[in-house]
Amino acid sequence: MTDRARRIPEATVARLPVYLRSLAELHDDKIATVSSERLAEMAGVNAAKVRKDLSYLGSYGTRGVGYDVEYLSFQMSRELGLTHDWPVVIVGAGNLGQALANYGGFRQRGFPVAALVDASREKVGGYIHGVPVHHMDDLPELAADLGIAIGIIATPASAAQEVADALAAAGIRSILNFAPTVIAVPEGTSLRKVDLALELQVLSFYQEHRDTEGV
Amino acid sequence: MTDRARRIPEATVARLPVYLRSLAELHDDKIATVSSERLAEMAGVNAAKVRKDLSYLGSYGTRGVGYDVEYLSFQMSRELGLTHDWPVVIVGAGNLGQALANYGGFRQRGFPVAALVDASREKVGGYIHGVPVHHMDDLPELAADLGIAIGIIATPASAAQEVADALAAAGIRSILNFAPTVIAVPEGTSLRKVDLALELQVLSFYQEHRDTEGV
DNA sequence: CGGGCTTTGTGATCTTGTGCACGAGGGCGG
DNA sequence: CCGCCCTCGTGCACAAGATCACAAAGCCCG
Ligand SMILES: NC(=O)c1ccc[n+]([C@@H]2O[C@H](COP(=O)([O-])OP(=O)(O)OC[C@H]3O[C@@H](n4cnc5c(N)ncnc54)[C@H](O)[C@@H]3O)[C@@H](O)[C@H]2O)c1
Ligand SMILES: NC(=O)c1ccc[n+]([C@@H]2O[C@H](COP(=O)([O-])OP(=O)(O)OC[C@H]3O[C@@H](n4cnc5c(N)ncnc54)[C@H](O)[C@@H]3O)[C@@H](O)[C@H]2O)c1
Repeated sequence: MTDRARRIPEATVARLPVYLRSLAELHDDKIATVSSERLAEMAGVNAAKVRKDLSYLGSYGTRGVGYDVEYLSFQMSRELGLTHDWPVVIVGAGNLGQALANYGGFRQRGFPVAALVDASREKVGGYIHGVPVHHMDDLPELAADLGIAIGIIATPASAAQEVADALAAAGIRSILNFAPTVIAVPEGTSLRKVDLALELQVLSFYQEHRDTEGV
Repeated sequence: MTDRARRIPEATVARLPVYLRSLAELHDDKIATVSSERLAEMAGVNAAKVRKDLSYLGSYGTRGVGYDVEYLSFQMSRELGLTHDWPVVIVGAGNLGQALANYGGFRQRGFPVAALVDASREKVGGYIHGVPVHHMDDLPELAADLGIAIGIIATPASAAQEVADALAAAGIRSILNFAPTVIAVPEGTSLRKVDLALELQVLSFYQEHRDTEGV
């Protein structure tokens, strides 16, 4: 119902968290104001891009001065939906799922791990780093009761699509997939993926080409 | 010294591993030939894009028939530099570093973890999942002796830049960064990053906007 | 052996993203 | 209070990427 019809480009959305992190750093250093130039350097991009990106949020800078660190942080957090917590469920209590549950960084950044879920009865029942492990069957109820908005897939690739379907059925519309496979999600569901093997293979490509084609 | 001056676009490079995985699946299913249409479906992209991507590798399809699964796999592996192993060093033997070392998927895909490295004397000396833990100081020697080409940064963000510098100094020109911070690397070094907090914040953005703006 | 069918390979076009350059606007010193 | 200087905000041109559409090419069947 906001009057501004500004749709933020995808590429910009992916950079906002980087700017936000830079702003947090500046805030810790008690720096009140920052120029696009400085912010660009911290975020590893160019200054014009910073200004264009920030302009999508509104006109929050002061010409001749720069951006107020605290105010911009607030506006950015609001835009990113970080003014409240987003409880997360991790599906797959294996090697990776447990490591993620053990990691404190999520809660700290507003993404508390509310539950772990697994298909194996052996894994169900205990706690990992204070997070209860439930059975897959309880997912819909858990999602509703705990207000879970985001699901993380940490199962073998063979189970990933099935898990994605279960998450969707439980009303979860944001999915982060760690399994090295392509999965389909319903229209209106966001999907992001983390694919280590892919990253290494991309590095391999450039390494190989450096080695082969000189330099 | 190859006559074809075809530079493969970055976006294409990042999709090749996905195609390769699809081809491996087809091979396991004893399917000898695949159309761009089918491959596109498996990789979650559109068929024209598949054809254009593959055309950068060469003209390996047969009109009216499709692509030979095995032959295309080979050509793609060759292009990606996957015909031989790339030993990897993980810097930071903490929660994440250990989890990665424990993961068998790397070795299996041609990226054996040759060593773990840490700055803390307490962590140095033992083995994790059969991988020896060395001190940071030994990095240059290790890199040379073990032929390490890829470094993975799994330290706190505050140490990431310093570690990147050390990797560069040790002659490692491919870096995968897990620390949630922007790092600079020398010209001629490839850098990829995995940033979980960023992924979650991007999901948060779209979730928030779905919630706020209807649908 | 020729015609039809299928699927590739690629020019053309549209969309998205990047970077430059500069006018607009605001603070500040004199 | 005026004018200068600094930095934002943005129009524009360019580059990269996605998609479309179709001719070229090879297989297969009759
Ligand atoms: N461990 C790593 O460091 C790492 C790194 C990169 C990628 N990955 C990927 O992450 C995924 C998980 O890896 P992992 O090492 O934790 O594997 P894992 O085998 O240790 O754990 C998988 C867990 O998923 C559970 N599971 C299996 N099928 C399920 C289903 N249908 N529904 C719910 N739970 C199910 C299993 O019971 C098990 O607990 C894999 O796809 C792997 O390729 C892992
Ligand atoms: N654990 C996770 O699931 C997870 C998830 C997302 C991101 N991360 C990121 O990965 C990084 C590592 O996380 P973690 O949980 O393993 O942290 P950790 O504290 O468990 O481990 C960090 C390790 O790095 C070592 N180290 C510190 N400074 C070093 C230096 N200068 N040189 C070499 N080694 C050094 C420490 O001795 C320690 O062993 C962090 O940046 C974290 O934000 C972790």
